[in-house]
Amino acid sequence: MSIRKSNSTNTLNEFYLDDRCTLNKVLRIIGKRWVSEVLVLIKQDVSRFSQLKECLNGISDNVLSNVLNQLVKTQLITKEIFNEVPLRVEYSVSSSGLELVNVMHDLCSWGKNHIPYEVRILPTYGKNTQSLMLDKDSNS
Amino acid sequence: MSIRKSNSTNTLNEFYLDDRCTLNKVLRIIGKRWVSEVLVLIKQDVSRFSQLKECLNGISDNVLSNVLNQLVKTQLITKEIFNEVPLRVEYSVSSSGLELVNVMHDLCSWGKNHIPYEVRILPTYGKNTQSLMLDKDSNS
DNA sequence: CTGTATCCGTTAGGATACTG
DNA sequence: CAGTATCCTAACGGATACAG
Repeated sequence: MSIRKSNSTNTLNEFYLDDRCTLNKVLRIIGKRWVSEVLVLIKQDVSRFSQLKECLNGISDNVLSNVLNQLVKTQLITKEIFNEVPLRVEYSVSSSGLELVNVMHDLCSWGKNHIPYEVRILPTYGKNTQSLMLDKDSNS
Repeated sequence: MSIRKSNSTNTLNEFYLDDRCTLNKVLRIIGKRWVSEVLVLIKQDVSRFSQLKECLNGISDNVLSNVLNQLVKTQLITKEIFNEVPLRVEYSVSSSGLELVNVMHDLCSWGKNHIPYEVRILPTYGKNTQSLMLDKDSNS
């Protein structure tokens, strides 16, 4: 049920962009919420489901599970299952994942240099494009 | 109308992540569809609305407009309005935007090295996480 | 020509309950 | 403990009409 991706414009555009440049694929992987955080946490040896959940305030099981699966599928992390009594699973970052983390570091540096800390990125598609960002009239 | 961003978990999580690391802000800017493409095109001197639209197969006015506004607000590009008869507007990439483009290049390189060309990134949140990706062969 | 406003479908992302 | 399945909602992304 629920055909996840119809062949309507939305999807077509996605394909179009994917073909246009690999960058779009990359961004669709790491551009999703939580993904970068999870990746970095695992790199810092937070390797178990429950630990990750603890670190990530407010993430729900479902979402964490999806993110992990996504990362495994794209081979940014690997999953190791230990058939022990209380069942243990550990994730670790692959070499390709490590490379990616490095680039993300650059990205982060850029952000620190060019986005004021207090700025909120609220994309606000559509009409009421009120910007809570970068126009700090507020001499707060 | 339509409070665009309630203070429900969704938004709270976003704030949480933004506070956690600047990287999340960066990714929310450039992780949106078309954004990277538009940025790169403008860098290549495709500086006008209609030209951009021509280059970007299938983007609609609304969306292009939003993307441009977003980029202007985050100061990745600048907008120059010429009060001529048929009204001319030109966009150009700012210095900070140029820096970002460079990092995005690295990101793209990573992708070219680590994502097979034919792979489709269809995140498929939710249940039926069938992967159209990275498990080719899969003679299910 | 260069957009903005409105409306609308799809999907990402979350809450919850339940399984191995 | 480590997840998956189901359902739900807001927001993204798009079409269209219209305004400056």
